[in-house]
Amino acid sequence: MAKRTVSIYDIAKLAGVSTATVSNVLNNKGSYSEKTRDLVMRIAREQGYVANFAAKSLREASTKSIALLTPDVSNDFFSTLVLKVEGLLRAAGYTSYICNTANDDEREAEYLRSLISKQVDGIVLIGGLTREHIQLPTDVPVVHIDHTGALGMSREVYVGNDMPKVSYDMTATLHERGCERIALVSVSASLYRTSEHDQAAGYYGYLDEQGIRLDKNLVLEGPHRQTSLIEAGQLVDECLDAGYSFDGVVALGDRVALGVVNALKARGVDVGRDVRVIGMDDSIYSRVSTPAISTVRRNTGEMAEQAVQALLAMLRGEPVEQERIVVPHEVIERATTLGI
Amino acid sequence: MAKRTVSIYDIAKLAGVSTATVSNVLNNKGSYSEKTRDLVMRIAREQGYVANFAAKSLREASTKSIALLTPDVSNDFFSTLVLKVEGLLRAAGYTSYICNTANDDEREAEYLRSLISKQVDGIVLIGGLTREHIQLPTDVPVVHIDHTGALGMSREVYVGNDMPKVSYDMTATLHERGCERIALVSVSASLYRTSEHDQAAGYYGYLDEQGIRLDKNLVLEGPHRQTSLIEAGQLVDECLDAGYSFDGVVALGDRVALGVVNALKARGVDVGRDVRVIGMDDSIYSRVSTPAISTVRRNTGEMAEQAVQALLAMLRGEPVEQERIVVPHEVIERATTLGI
DNA sequence: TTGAAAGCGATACCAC
DNA sequence: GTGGTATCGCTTTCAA
Repeated sequence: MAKRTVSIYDIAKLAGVSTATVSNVLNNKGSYSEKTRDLVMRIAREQGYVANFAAKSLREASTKSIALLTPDVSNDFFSTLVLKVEGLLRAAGYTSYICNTANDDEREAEYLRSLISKQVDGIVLIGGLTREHIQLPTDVPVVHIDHTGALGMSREVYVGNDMPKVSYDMTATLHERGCERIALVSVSASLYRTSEHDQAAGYYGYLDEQGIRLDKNLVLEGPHRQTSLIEAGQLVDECLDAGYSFDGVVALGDRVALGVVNALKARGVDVGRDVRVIGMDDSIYSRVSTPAISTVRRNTGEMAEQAVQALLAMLRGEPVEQERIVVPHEVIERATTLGI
Repeated sequence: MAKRTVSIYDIAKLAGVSTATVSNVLNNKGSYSEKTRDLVMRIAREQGYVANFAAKSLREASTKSIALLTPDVSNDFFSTLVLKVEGLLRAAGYTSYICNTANDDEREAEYLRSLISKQVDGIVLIGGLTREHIQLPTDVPVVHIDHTGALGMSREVYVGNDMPKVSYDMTATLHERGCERIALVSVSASLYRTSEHDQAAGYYGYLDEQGIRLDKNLVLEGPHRQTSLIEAGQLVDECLDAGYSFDGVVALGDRVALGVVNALKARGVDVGRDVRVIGMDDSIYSRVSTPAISTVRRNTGEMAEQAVQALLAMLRGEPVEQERIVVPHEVIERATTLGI
């Protein structure tokens, strides 16, 4: 229909009332007669009135939008989380800016700068960057999911699993099934970052606690130059080709686990009996594999809920009551550790 | 810090100039002495000034943000497209609202309503809904990617492959390799929609043209109730269990193709020789499979570029010069049709 | 080169 | 119950 967009002023004129009244009617505020309400509503509908959020935002100093940063949307775990968080925020009347940082500090900083300027009301940071590079000039509330590094904001909440405990449980699961030489396979662009460090901690911790000697040749780390699935397979091949051996694999991620399983199968290894494998995230990858891969369910649903709840509370101006929220995880055993 | 955000007015006061001058300096507009510029810039930096986009948007009637709707971000093809479009838009100074409609009309309409209110400057519609439900009250420019249904906007551009030709080429590839009984496998929540209709058209067209009798028992369509990979496998199993047979499969999507290949392998079929399979999208699924799956490269890169280019042109107010932009596709033969 | 002031669209306080 | 009006932060004439 072209021409200029219809404003509250146009409606006021058409209805023969003031903009104040129109605003009241449209927002269910103040008081007005039923007659006025019906009239205003009718005209608004007729004219196809749509509130101008830019104006509203300017006036109310709130855009009702949230920045949602994730390191890698192609990762099942993150994308599920993003979608759930976005859905909950939308239900609460917030629109999300979903940003894929691709594990790139600069990109992340750029996003944040631009979104701060776009006056986002809050920020949700997902995944594992240290984020030392981030300079948030304002006091926007921030929620971290699956990441423990601090940021120094005035209002900041962390939601995630107890990651050292996760890898501890993974390692324990294998050990209890009889594995003695347990490898750790990790594919990540950011091995030096806190979250990856956390993730591996339980592996080392468990071995140490059980008095199992750590063999560094069994710690396989890839730089994530290509698909983690493929890279994981290469790491396994390299390790075995070099003459090392293992009977258990802690894979930090289901895609990594699938790569490991495929590589082992290709070598004729009976996965689940000769070598037991456990992944993490309970994603589609662990379920489509044959044999089905044991994994750790990390409860993205609860993470998302806790995160959004905490964010909304901060947005409402409530004080942060719990800075760190730990979501329970759960080991799911399937064929690759049960050996069936 | 905390307190109120620093505005252009604060800077003007601090610098002893007017807001007009500050605005000019900050935007490289108008004229001002070098002295003034340095002063203003220094103070702006010192005060950590960040432009308020809500105000700017209100004034300029442009938010520099774009709505980007996709039916399914977990689909490799769409997510790649989304990421590429988002990147190009960002490079052009636009922020994207990425929305996952989950193939749900209502959800899509809701997104659109909310984003129109948020004053997006343009809309990019990805994937295959008919979108008859959409009522866009304004004259925002719209670009469709991978979809041909009309919407009736004043400024509207379509970017995509010649889909009937794609399935035609897929079918032809199989036929030329000797397949006589060619099945079509499609898993989609929206079979009745135009894009899916388009997608299958070439299959029917080719058979017809070659005088090959169409066997409706070989047209396998799933409702996408679960992972397409799994569903495709079930469709194949059902078909074969029912006693039908085929020696070629046109799979509308690589995930579908992978499901087909896995199901066939599980039945001991020599995929690539007994049955040839071709997928579509050239995604990771076709490459990680053993045997590697033949597919169609649809050129998401070029699609994204053409789409963004067209959108930016409309945003600049230029007239639409080409309403339909067809991006070339390319059949990539791998083991599942070559039989190696 | 610089500044005063109008106005973008919506909200809310305070009269009436 | 209703309306006048200042205000949010920024851009942009038009004068000076």
